[in-house]
Amino acid sequence: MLEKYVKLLKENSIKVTPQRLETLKYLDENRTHPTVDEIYSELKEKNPSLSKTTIYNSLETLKEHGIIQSLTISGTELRYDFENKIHHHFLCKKCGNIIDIDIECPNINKILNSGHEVEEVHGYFKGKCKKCMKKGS
Amino acid sequence: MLEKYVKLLKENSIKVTPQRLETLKYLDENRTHPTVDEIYSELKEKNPSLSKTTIYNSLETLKEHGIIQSLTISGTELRYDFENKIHHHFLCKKCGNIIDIDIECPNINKILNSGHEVEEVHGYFKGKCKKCMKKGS
DNA sequence: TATTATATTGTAATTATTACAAATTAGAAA
DNA sequence: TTTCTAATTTGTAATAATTACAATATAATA
Ligand SMILES: [Mn+2]
Ligand SMILES: [Mn+2]
Ligand SMILES: [Zn+2]
Ligand SMILES: [Zn+2]
Repeated sequence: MLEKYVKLLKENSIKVTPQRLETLKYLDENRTHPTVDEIYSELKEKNPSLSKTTIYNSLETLKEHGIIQSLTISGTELRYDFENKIHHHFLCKKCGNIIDIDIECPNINKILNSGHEVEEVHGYFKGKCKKCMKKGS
Repeated sequence: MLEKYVKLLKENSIKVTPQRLETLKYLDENRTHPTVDEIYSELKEKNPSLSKTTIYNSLETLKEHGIIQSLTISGTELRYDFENKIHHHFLCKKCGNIIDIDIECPNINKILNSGHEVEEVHGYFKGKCKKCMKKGS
């Protein structure tokens, strides 16, 4: 069950620890772009001795190796995404959901040509999502 | 000198206060996408009784009316921009500078077509800027 | 199995933001 | 111009996210 994540870590020469495996598993199974606190609260239920610092550390390590990515879309806290390919996001100011928008940025070349070295690309849209639009209000 | 900002506020039916004028002036003259603290520290020099809460309030009001915009590019703190038109940004992880990238997002229609209502568009690139690339290291 | 560099834990410190009540003030009305 | 009042500013306290750090535990190697 966790083999998939063990493999991911070993491929990146990262030590395999239960905390890292559980963090990866949670992100893989919860594609809602959760906050550190959401991840921590959930995992703490199964492992009461879990420390929030470990979640911070694990996420940082996974991000450094490009296994996951972080989003700054909400401003007040970082959110994490198991999907590491470039894609865009839509944040609904009504319901708070963050929706994947499956598009590439056609402008990257423009940036590269201007002499900068691009490591991360983030496309964020904010507004009212389809569902909330239907509900009215 | 401040007439420009008085006009801006009156056009938006916002009460004209010295604090709001100074905040606007600072943002207009400092296109570095400053943090709340940077704005506060600078303005406090001229007006020692200035409260940081006022800066938070002023910025929020100006943003609500679309006079300025805020950036979540750095993750840990909000940054503000006098330029309210949609444009992209590049954050250099080396020197910390946030550079304007003057491009529109060609994807907005795609989002609109999918039924969402878009209020804000943010395009962030992160990496190493031209200048830092030249310097090496 | 023994060793050791690395990871985890728990706590404290730092930083950004928000909440809130008292004092002040901008702008409308008299 | 003066008076009035709702809105704004101030100062402080509370909350929330993140980072720092030292002691303990453990994964991976020999
Ligand atoms: Mn995503
Ligand atoms: Mn800008
Ligand atoms: Zn919604
Ligand atoms: Zn740079």
